[in-house]
Amino acid sequence: MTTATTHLALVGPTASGKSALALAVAEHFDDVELVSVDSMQVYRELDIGTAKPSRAERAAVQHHVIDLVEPTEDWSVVRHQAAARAAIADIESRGKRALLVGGTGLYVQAVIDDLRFPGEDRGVRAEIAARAAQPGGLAAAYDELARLDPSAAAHIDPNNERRIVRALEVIHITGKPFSSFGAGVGECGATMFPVRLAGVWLPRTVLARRIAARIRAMRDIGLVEEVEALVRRHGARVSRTARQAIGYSEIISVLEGQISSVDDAFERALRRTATFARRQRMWFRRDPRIEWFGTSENPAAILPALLQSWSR
RNA sequence: GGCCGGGUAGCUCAGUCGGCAGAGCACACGCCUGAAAAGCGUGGGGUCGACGGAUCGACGCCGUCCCCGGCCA
Repeated sequence: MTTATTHLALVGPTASGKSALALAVAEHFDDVELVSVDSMQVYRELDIGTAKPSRAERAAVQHHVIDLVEPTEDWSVVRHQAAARAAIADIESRGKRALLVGGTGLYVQAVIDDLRFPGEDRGVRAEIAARAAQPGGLAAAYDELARLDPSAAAHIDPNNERRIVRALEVIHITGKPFSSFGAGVGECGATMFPVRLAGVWLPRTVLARRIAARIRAMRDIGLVEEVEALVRRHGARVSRTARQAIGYSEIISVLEGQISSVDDAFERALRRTATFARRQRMWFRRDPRIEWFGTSENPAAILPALLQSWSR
């Protein structure tokens, strides 16, 4: 990524119409290929619930970072960072532009910003987590963090066990403070390579309607059957990260008897999607580098403005 | 019709001996460096079914009525 190619990125909440817009953009320009920045579309066999682009769409436009791994594998921001950057380098080497499309905010920043992840040690983490899970252990862990890295402790809530454990893990395996690995994702400075960021903005009521319609459609075209096949094939080996996908998680719970009905599962999936969309809005909203394209109707309405903004 | 159980936040429900109305979820606002479709924080919300009574003081005790569920006729 040494040339001056300016790449593109389209972000926004789930069900905002990003994928269709990105497809239309790529079909309009002959030098654009898509790079998915979605933590769940990397999984093979998770198709319906992740709203993965169809075969036809993928035949029409080159898509990257989709269907990379088996549902039994763990995925993470680090793997996505590497895969997406490799895809971008490949696209650029062929003289084309990458269009990053995604709703996973941390992953988008991991790709475009200079985020360096300090490594991990699952064993160390498990040990720290086990201590933190003891009665009073969480407070003790937070005290330890406050002593070893006051700056990190100031940014982590005393109740946020997962982040406290992770910060301590980094300190233990690197010998350096967690906070020494970067200013954090709130930085939003210069990107690693030239990229223009655009966001899709829809009124909340419109988005809520689209989310409800999408969940209903997923059910109609066979999400339950897809999850049943997934469980039949892999059972308990479906990875920790794959099984938390919205829709899959709830339907798996039905199959395992923790949720009583499929109706209930879809009800929960709908609510979880709505809160997910809210967190996405919060994440992207703080990034001043994003140029927002809004409409109160069909997201396709913003296509002309996008093309205008991105034509070179 | 009789007996029993219930009526408290948008929903599901706690509420000890009568002493400032609570939780979870939802909703709103926000945080975020290896689970991120994850994890976490803050906040707004109440005619405690209605009316009457005893009490310094009632969601709680007494009475009447209304509504819901179950059982018996």
